[in-house]
Amino acid sequence: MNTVQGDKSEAILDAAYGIFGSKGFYETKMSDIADEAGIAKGTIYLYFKSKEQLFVAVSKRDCNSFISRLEYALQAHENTGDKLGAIAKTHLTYYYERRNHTKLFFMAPNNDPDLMKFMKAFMNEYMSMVCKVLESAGVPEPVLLAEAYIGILDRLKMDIMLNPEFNEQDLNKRIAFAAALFLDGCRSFLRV
Amino acid sequence: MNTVQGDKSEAILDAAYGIFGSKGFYETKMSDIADEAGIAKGTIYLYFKSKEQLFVAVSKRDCNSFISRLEYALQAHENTGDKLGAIAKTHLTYYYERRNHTKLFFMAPNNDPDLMKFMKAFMNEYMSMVCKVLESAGVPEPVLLAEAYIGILDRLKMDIMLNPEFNEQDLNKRIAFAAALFLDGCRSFLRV
Amino acid sequence: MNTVQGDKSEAILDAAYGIFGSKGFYETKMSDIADEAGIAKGTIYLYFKSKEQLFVAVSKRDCNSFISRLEYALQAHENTGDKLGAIAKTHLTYYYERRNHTKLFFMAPNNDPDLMKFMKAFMNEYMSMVCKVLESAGVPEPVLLAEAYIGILDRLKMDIMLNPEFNEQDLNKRIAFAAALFLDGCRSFLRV
Amino acid sequence: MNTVQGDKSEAILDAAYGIFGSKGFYETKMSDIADEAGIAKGTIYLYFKSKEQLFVAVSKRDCNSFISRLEYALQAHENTGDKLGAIAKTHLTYYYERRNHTKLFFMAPNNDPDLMKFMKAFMNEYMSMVCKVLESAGVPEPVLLAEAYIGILDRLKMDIMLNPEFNEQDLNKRIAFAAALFLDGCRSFLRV
DNA sequence: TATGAATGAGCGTTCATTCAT
DNA sequence: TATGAATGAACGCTCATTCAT
Repeated sequence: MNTVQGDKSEAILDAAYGIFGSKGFYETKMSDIADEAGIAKGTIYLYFKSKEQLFVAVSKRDCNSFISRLEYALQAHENTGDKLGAIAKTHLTYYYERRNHTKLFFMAPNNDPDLMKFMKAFMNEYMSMVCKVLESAGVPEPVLLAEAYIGILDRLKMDIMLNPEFNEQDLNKRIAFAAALFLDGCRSFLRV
Repeated sequence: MNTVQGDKSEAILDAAYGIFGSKGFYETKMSDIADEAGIAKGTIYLYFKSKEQLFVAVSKRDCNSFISRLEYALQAHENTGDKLGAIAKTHLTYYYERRNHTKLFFMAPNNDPDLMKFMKAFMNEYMSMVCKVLESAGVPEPVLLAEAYIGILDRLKMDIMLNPEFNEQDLNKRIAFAAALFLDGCRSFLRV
Repeated sequence: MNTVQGDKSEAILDAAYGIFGSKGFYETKMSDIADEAGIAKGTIYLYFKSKEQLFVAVSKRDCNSFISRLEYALQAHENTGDKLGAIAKTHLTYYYERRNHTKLFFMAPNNDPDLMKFMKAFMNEYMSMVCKVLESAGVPEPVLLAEAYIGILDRLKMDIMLNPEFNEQDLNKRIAFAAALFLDGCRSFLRV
Repeated sequence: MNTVQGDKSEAILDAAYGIFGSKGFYETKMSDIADEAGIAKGTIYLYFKSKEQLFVAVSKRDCNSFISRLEYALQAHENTGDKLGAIAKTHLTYYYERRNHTKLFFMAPNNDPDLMKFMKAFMNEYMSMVCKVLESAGVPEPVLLAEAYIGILDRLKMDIMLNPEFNEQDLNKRIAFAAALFLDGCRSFLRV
């Protein structure tokens, strides 16, 4: 009576998330995941069709949680600057929380069309959320600007992932920095 | 009339570049590379110790050529704005030329310390070149700004790599855009 | 009605014993062993970590069974002469039974420290059993004498292994001969 | 004018002797031998048809030198006891000199019929030399006795090969011991 | 003779997936 | 549902041998 449906599926996803994230897709063995989840190897296949599908499921769950968070964060703000700050905060905090799971984002399997499709859809959704913020500010070229902003954030996240001493103070500094740079450009730094 | 030394090594690197680039490290078989290079499997091992080492060699050759190009491009300009434009042009053109070799940059082997070390060194070098440009403009926080600029470029390159219809006009538009945004921020787009 | 645990492990050992014994370590392929055992190649690795470890396991099982036999045979006799006869009988009979598995004893892998260690331990145990018999007879230099006796037996076994027509009568003759020679030396043959 | 014919062949045999002897047939690479001999890999094949044939040649040269030595040693003695002592001395000294080349005697290739034939012929020759000594003493069963004597010597040689601290004094002790035991049996040790 | 770059058959091992229980 | 023993295709790498120079 205790077991909610999906309980085990969730346990598998958790385990897979941890190991894919730290070792990457190709260096992860299904048996590692089963061990971590405390179940038998064969059981994984009752819930996920293949290693690729499991990876896709892990990615989906993670991306969806990111989108939800972002939606929630954007709701809470009114003006464009605050919304951009919220995006930076959500993006960078997200990776800060995942700084020990780097490999999840670098080592995806190559040829899975499902994954490719999903990742594109995710990127589109994220992009369109940023776009909407920029559009409502009446900016021209909102798509390119959205890409650029996400690019800034994505590169700043690298510090987070590669530097083991990165701390919350560094995080907050980058959040403020990203929004400021994006709004006023690097020349504005000179004028200050 | 004799074969130049390195001829075959170069042929292997070319073949490996092509296949690693289109299929990624893990999905590439040494025999594929040998076939592509028109030699026997064993021959590769006369020139490269292992699959990992071959991948490292491919990456090194490629990164070094990028650095050389960038050095050359920066020499040709005097003021900061032009130099930033040159960086954008080099970066985006580089990936534009490699738009069919996406996987080279995403699917590296996980645990090779040689590769990790080299990639860090490469990133440092690129970063310090961009930093120098910004420093000479007297900007505060040149490191974060360099990261941000590279981030913008890196994200803009994604369009290049994922969109098969991307053309040279798109390329030039992004080059101009990246420098302008970076210098004056997105608010400046509104005023225009 | 269930398969006893170890059943398959035993089947693999049997197959390996046969093929290692007739072809030697290096000329034996894991796939040969799998075929002989009627299982898939991969299955062997569920029970033995590597080809080397499998060889070690085969050797251990075989040596241990020799020691057991010898212990049993020595218990059954009281005086020194009878015990020496029992040793000769056990030793030569043992090889007589294995006369089609010569290679097991000649073609071990070179560098396996596990195997080296075990073989030394086996030889020590065998030696000390023979030594004990000689010591209880009050003989000086029991170690050298034990070595010599084992040496006689080991050389006599060569006939067994190399001569396909060797029969049980030949066997018994050598058993009697070995003990007699060892006890009284070759000069005693003249006096008879 | 300096190069005697066979000079290089001899150099290859020397190199092969050293490496086969310390690493065994299967763990020895032709390139190791070429390096050791200071020549190119391909050159070996001008003198020896294959790795197997090279091994056979090494073995032959070595066995023949043993036979020559033994012939010379036997000539120098008259009575049976002295001749047996000479055999023991030649046999054990031979291995004492080769105590760093153990593998030569244990790790021969399996399936080479040439080698098998030659080793049998060698053993026969050694055997018949020992037999002749015993026959001239009027002993019955000279074949079995010869085998036994060689067996004693062969086992005593094991100490030499496996014990790195074995010295010349140990060697001489074993030479005397082997002949005494063989002549008068272990009971004679009690009476002394 | 001598070289050594090139070959390619061959093998040990891994691991995603299946299926009888 | 859950298990985990069994499978077997797949692949990186080695090394004896060849042959153009």
